[in-house]
Amino acid sequence: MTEKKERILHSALRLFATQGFAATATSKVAKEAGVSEGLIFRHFVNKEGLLTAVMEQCSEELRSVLAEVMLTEDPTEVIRKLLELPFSISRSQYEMWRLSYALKWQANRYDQSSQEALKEVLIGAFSKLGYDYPEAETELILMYLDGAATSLLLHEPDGKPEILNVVKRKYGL
Amino acid sequence: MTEKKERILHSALRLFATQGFAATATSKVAKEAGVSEGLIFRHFVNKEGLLTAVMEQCSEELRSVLAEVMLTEDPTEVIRKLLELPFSISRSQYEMWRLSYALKWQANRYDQSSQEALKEVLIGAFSKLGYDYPEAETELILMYLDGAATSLLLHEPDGKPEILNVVKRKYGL
Amino acid sequence: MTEKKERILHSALRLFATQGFAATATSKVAKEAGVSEGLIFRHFVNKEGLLTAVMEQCSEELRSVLAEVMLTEDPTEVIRKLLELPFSISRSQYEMWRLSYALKWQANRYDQSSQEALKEVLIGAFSKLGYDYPEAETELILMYLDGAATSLLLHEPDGKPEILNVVKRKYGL
Amino acid sequence: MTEKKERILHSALRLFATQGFAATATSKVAKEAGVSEGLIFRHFVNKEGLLTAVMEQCSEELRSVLAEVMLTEDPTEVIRKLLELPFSISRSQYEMWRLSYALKWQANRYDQSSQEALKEVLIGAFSKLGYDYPEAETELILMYLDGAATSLLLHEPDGKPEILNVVKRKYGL
DNA sequence: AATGAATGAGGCTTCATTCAT
DNA sequence: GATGAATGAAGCCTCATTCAT
Repeated sequence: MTEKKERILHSALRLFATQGFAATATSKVAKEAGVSEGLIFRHFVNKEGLLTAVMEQCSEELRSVLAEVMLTEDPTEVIRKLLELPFSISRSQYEMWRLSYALKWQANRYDQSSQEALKEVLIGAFSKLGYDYPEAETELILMYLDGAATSLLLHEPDGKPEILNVVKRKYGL
Repeated sequence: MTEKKERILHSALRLFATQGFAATATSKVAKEAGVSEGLIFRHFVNKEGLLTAVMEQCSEELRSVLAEVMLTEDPTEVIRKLLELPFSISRSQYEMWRLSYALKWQANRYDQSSQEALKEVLIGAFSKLGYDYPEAETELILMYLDGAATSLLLHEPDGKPEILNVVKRKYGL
Repeated sequence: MTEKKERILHSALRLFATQGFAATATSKVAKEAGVSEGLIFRHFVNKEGLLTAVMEQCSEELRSVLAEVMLTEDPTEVIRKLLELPFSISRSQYEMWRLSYALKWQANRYDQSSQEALKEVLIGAFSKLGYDYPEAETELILMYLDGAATSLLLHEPDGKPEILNVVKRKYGL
Repeated sequence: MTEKKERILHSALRLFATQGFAATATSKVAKEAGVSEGLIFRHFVNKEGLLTAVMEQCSEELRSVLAEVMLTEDPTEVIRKLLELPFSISRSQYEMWRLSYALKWQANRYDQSSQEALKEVLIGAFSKLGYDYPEAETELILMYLDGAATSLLLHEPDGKPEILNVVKRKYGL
């Protein structure tokens, strides 16, 4: 991957995440990347192809973030790490999270693939911990994850740590 | 409000909610509403004005939905009604909810006004119920609300009722 | 059909006929027609649609020209009129003939539909006149037609009348 | 001439002949020839230069084909060979004929040079054979040539041999 | 109020051409 | 000689908006 190709990818991620895909002109991506507009199409075929490439990068990063949670043995730790996840989004990860969530709301771009594996792990964890409805608990904690991410990504990137304590206590942590 | 103006508003809501604002051409709105392209501009000045009108309608509807929660006396009931809220989104409300959430992710269109009043009520409710951190509990339940809405609006409009039971139990309901 | 639509059609015919379809920019058509470029697409969907519309006009005009020949009773007259046809292309018909021929040479745009009916008539005429191979004679005279059109359209729009006499004599006219 | 240069020339001939000059991208030529995009410009300066080189090749081949006719002593044989010419276009010559004819219809690319010499020969032949209007007969037979080429190149590469017999008889062959 | 033809700016994309390697 | 990344002008097309009717 050439340096310019990476610059395009990076600018596209930033702009798609903040302005939205449809509202971002390819000329803006090119300008921000310091590159000719034509180069985008040589590397990514079309605007859709650029989005796909950006999404693949996001998915990969997301997978690696979730892997950390999923490879944890102790079920209590799994829950704890997941609850903390949205509060520990780093500056460098901010845009990929934001794009991932923003795209869910754009016409038919919901990508659930990365969640499926996580679900299995969570159901296992809740089962081991003796919860009565492991599936429902899993769905609920994933909802919390979506809500926390939404809230933190949209207003206070620094988060309010007391919330984390409150939710942890609901899981006996 | 003439009938055609209302048809425009209705089509715009539907299309903006499902395709996104930027990705929806005004000509599509006109076609779906069965009116001429020019009429949109006579009634709403420009596309942005149409969006504003649609959002106002949404806000009003949202306010009336939240009012039902906020006017409840019993603090336990307030919590319960709020938890149930995302699970009781009716077909006719679906699009207004979806648009409201989709727009949050679009550049600078977040409208917090309706949440502020709700926050006050929730802090009051958690206080009365003797919770240790009413503010943090309020933030948390609002996160849950965002997460549940996200999840329910994006994939299972019918929801999974067991989740509701599980979360209710966390609040002793 | 509005006046501007007709102006577009007319300019497109002229430019496609002289510069070629692929080599003619839609902006050039618009400029020559004294019209905004966008109007082309409102009326004809895309550049291909514009070509189709132009071709349909040509086909119609061509059909009416050939009809004159085909409705002739006397077989000798049929032959004579056909032989004279390319020598009597008027200034106003020039572009439609030129486009019709030019397009034959462009990727897969040969339209034989108008020739089929003519073939039938010619085979009938040569048969009545007692020619030994009416089909082959028909093919030959159509070849002559293509050749004469090619020659006259490409260099001397005024033609050389002696050629006509020479060919007529080969058919005993 | 290097092998790659020849491959470019060959691909260009094929694509220009079938798709048209304006409609053929240099990148397509490079791809079909299996060379890099830049190489075309090293060898031929620009796209126009590539066309010129292709046309020169065509002209040379055409000249050698016509030379065979023109070097014939017997005037009857000259006529016969010319009449047979379009019916004897070989598969390997097909593209050069097609390009030559297609280009006639493109703005200002008609190359008459090779016809001039042929005209002289034909006038001579018709004169020797005692025809009344050798010049007009020459123009006519050249028209036939254009028509036959048009017809044979555009639809039936195998031709219909009876046509040849019919036309030969018109010249007493 | 309502239509729909018309505009023009700007969007996505292609493509001839250049240039560092 | 050869490559292929890169450019930028131009091409096709879309779309918000205007305006005569």
